[in-house]
Amino acid sequence: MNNLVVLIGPTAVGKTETGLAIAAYYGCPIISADSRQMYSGMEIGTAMPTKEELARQKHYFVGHLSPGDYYSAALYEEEVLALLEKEFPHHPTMLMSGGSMMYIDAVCNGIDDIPTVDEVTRAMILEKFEREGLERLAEELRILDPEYYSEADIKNPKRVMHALEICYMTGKRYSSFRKREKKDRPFNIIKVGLRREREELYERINRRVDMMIENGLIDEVKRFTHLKHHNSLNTVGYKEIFKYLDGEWDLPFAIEKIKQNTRIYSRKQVTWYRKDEEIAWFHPNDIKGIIEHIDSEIARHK
RNA sequence: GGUACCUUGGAUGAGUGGCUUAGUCAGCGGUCUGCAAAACCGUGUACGGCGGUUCGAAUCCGCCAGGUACCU
Repeated sequence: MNNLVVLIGPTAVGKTETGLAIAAYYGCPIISADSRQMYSGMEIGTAMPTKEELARQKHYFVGHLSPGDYYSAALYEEEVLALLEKEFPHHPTMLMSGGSMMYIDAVCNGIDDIPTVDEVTRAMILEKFEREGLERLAEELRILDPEYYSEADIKNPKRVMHALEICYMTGKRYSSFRKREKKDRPFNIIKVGLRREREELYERINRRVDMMIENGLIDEVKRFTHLKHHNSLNTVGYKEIFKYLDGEWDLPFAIEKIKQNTRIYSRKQVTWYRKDEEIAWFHPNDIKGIIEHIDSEIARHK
């Protein structure tokens, strides 16, 4: 049976380097699972692998989108599955590496087949939200889809709006699409988690942010000024520099905020992974241990 | 030396006698099925020190300490 090794870990833990070592060992391409490294032009701020690193193994899903492009976890699932089908005959063990939890979840467990919201509906609901406020939308959701309403995060505008978008667009209840079933995959999934002591991770984050500034993050961000309202630019490292460029924050403060928000992000990632018992955890430098673990998992599933 | 003002939880900042003692940010914990590096939720009885007034003080009075401004 074919294998998908999934390399997980908080930002700045060292996934890129460790992933390259693993991919080199298995001679396989790397499927990036990073929702921001997919956008071209955001090399510095997203700590995208360097040209040299990208040249060492074939990479997929890196820099292939424009910041204005629509993308989602569901699209990612679809594209990764198609890619795996194409690659497995040549590479029975493939590596997926990244920190975007929901994208990884979509590939490993599947995501329900919910229609993609068209732009007209999206704009309409957004306008409705801005005009009527969250409570009114939630109330409407209660009527249109009481089942989802009873379990939904009613205070989260994104969730409420999306449910309403689906109701409006399809004329059906959002909950009728939400099966939440785990999909079976025709390949083994071997989850490898990378972790470091929190203090060590925070030091790496701080250092990496300083490097980004040195390497020209501000100029990189400047190039996206005209796109700053796109979600792809609602990203740690970019939103803070935008505030600096707008004169709202001074530079040292903006830099401190990037570090802080990166730390927060890393913690959220850890929280997400904490409950996943399928993950085997290693220190990023323990390549030998990781390979041994993967090999034994491959053998076990033969 | 004199006068005035200030001193609240890690930060900021409301609150001038009693409705569980604000809010924001950070920290910590968590949620997660279409923009997810997003969005959202939970969590802190702190009032510079000492004494006094009062049934009751962060809130009023006195002294002390620290700070700020102005005056000599």
